[in-house]
Amino acid sequence: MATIKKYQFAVIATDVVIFTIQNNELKVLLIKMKKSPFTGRWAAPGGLVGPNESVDESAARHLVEKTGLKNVYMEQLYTFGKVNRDPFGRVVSVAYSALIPPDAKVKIFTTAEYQDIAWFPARHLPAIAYDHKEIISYAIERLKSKLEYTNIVYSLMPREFTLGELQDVYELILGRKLDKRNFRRKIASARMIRELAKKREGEANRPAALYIFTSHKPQKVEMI
Amino acid sequence: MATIKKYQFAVIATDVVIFTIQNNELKVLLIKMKKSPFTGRWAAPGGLVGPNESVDESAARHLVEKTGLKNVYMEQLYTFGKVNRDPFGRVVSVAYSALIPPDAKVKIFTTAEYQDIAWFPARHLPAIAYDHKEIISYAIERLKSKLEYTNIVYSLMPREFTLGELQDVYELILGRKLDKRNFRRKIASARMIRELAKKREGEANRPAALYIFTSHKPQKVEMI
DNA sequence: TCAAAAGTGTTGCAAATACACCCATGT
DNA sequence: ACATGGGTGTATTTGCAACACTTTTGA
Repeated sequence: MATIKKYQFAVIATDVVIFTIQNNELKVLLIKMKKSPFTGRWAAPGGLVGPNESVDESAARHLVEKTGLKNVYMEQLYTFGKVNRDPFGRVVSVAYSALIPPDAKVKIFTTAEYQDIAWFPARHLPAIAYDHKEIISYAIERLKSKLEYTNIVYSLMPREFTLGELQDVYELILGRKLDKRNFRRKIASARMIRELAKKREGEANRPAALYIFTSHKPQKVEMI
Repeated sequence: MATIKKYQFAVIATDVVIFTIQNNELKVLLIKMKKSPFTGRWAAPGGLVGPNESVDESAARHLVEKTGLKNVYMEQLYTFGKVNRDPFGRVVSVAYSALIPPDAKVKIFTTAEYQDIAWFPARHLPAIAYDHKEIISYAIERLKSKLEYTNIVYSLMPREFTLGELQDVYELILGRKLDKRNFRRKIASARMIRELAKKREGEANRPAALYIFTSHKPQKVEMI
C-alpha cells in the first residue's frame, strides 16, 4: 500500500456498506483490520478500483468477494475525499450501500488480509477504522429517507412475508412506531405487493396472510 | 495527459457544473476544448485532484480558476466511473454543481488549454465532450428537486429581488407555471425572506416590494 | 386611457392522522 | 382461559389546488 504514496494524483477506492435485517435489527457487515494503525478496528469492505473495472463494478466485486452475492440492490452514496482520510496513501473513496434480504444464503468470507468479518447492529457499532463511521451514518440516513419514497424495502425482506413483518422493518429503520391501519392502507395503495393464498401458521396467534413483492426493480413510489 | 495511462489504478478528477440565471434563462458555464478527439466541443470546467487538496477543494479551485468566485453554493452530485469515459486515461470524475447569483461580478477566464469559455442555456447545449451531457442533465435534475425542499434559490437570486422575479426563477427551472397566490403563501410560510422598505420603481407597472433572504446558509425547508 | 405586473381570500377536495375492538390461533 | 399478534372502518384535521378582480405605475 505504501506504493500508493508515489502516485502523483489521488486514486480511487470503493467501500460498500452492506445492510441486512437479523433478529429484528438492522445489521451492517464489517471486516476486522490487521494493519496498523487500525489493527483490531472494523471497516466496511472495500478496496482500490482496478484499471479495467468501472467504479460500480468495483463495488459489486467487493460485495461478491465478501458475501458471494450478486444481483442485490446497490446504490452509490457519496464520495469521501479528505486529504488524510487514509493513512496509507491519497485515496478517495466512493461509498456504496447494498441491501441483502435475510433469506439470502450469504457466505461471509474472510481473507488473509483481515482478521475477521461479522455483522453488527447498525446503531451499536464497534471501534471503526478510517472515516467509515461517517460513511455508515450517511448510509443509514439515506436508507431511512429512501424507504419513504421508493420500493427498496423489497431488498430487505424475505421472499414471503407478513404485513406485520414488513411494518417491523419500517419501524426499526425509521426508528418510530407506525399506525397499523394507516400503514396497511398506504402499502396497499402503493400496489407493490400481492397477497398469497397461504398463511403463516404455527405461531401462538392468529395466522397472518403472506405477501410477495410484485416487482423487484427499484422505483420511486410513495410508500409511507 | 498520456502520462495518466501508466498509473496502475484509476485517478480522480472533479468537474463542476456552474449555473446562473441570465435573461430569464438557466445558463451553464462551459469551456471549449482544443484536444482531439473533442476539439471544438464544450465541457464543464474540471481537472485532476491534486495530491494535497481534498476533492471538495479541487472542485472549489476549478470554480475560482474559471470565474474568480469563492464562497458560492457548491454541492457534490455524483461520481462517474465508467472505464472508457475519458479517452486520455482511466479517470473517474466527481461531479459538483455550483450556483452563482446574477449580480455576482464574474470574470470568466480562458487559459491556454482551452479555446473559449461561455455561458449556454441549460436546455440548449452545444456539442458536449466526454460524458458531460449526462453530468449536466443530472445536475439540472438535482437542482430541480432541491428547489422544492431547500432554500438554495437564494444562491441564484440577486441580493434584492421582487416576488415576481423569485417566482420567475422557480418557473424557469421547474419548467412549469405556478399559481401566484399559492406561491406567495408558500414562500411566506417558509419564513426565509424579509420585505424591505423600498420598492422597485421605474417599470411600466405598479412598483413591486423588494425582498432579501434572511439566511444565506443552505437548509432543508419546504419551499414549494 | 391603456398595458402590464402587483397584490390579495375563499372554497372544495384529497390526503393524513387519530383512534378501539373483535378474531384466530397455540399453549 | 388466556396471551399474542392479525385484521378492520370512520371521523377529523390539515394541506393543496383552483380560481378573478382591483391597484399602481409608465408610456
